[in-house]
Amino acid sequence: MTAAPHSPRPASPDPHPTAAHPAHLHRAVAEWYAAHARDLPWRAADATGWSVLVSEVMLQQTPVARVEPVWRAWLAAWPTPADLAAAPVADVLRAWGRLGYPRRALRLRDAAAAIVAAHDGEVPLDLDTLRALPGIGEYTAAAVAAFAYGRRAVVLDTNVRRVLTRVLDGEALPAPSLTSAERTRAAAVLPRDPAAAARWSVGIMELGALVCTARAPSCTACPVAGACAWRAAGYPPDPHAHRRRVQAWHGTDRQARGRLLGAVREAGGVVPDAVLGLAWPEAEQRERALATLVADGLLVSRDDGYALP
DNA sequence: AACCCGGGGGC
DNA sequence: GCCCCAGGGTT
Repeated sequence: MTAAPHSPRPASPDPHPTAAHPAHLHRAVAEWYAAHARDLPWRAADATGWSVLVSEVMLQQTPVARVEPVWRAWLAAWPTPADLAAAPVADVLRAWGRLGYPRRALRLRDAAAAIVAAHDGEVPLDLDTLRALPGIGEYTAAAVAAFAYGRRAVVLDTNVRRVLTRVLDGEALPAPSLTSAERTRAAAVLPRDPAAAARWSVGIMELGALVCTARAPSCTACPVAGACAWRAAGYPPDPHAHRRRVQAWHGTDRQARGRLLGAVREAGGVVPDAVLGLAWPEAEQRERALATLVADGLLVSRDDGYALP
């Protein structure tokens, strides 16, 4: 359940109602973004398709603050896809560090190899070609096409979904999974001009990240508060709350995998079984986790222990 | 559609 | 303690 923002101001009759016309929203978000956007390195003028692609993969389910230092080190070590494609997996996993979901690091390296093998070492511009790369789904393909290359693409991440749901649907949060109706609507409100579309997408994402946040939105700082259906309706609670399931963590295979991989990552060379037994004492779950880590290509089994590939 | 996959920080 | 975070792949 999302808490209503402080000092809600339910629908008082507005003498100058600001309809949620796309053109108004586009202008308001663009002006807000120009004044308030964070100065993130992958938005710099010298950003490349590769630097943007790396940022987008790292940002999948990982907050900006944790990505930024790893992104800097990563681009310094592997400034082109060819550099990453040639890197040892062990180096790649260590550089990924504690960003989480380490299979992303393997897929990024595989994507780099595909870019070298099939695209002459250049990150593709085309949405479908991007989408075919390992670890690049609908969101990431659109983000790279739009943010790196200025192409018109429907960028629909958790921030965009939340802002559009609030402003246009009047609901607190979007449905647990992305619907086709949402995608159609997001396409309908996307500016026609490619550059304007990219500005809109990055602007509404930033608005969701900084102002229209999931927990405690700052509606007094929002450039489209006057056009927001959720605000106008008095901030009704999340209609999907009963369907949201929190993923368990303590004692799960995911925690076991993370701890075991972490133990090997932070060590050098082969980590003996006895040491891994200390990292995760429950034997059956430990062995299962190690087996899946090997199957995923994140670990290799050695005589009496495990190592990074 | 449902499930699996990390880790940290804000509240 | 709970929830959220620029999602993607597999079944």
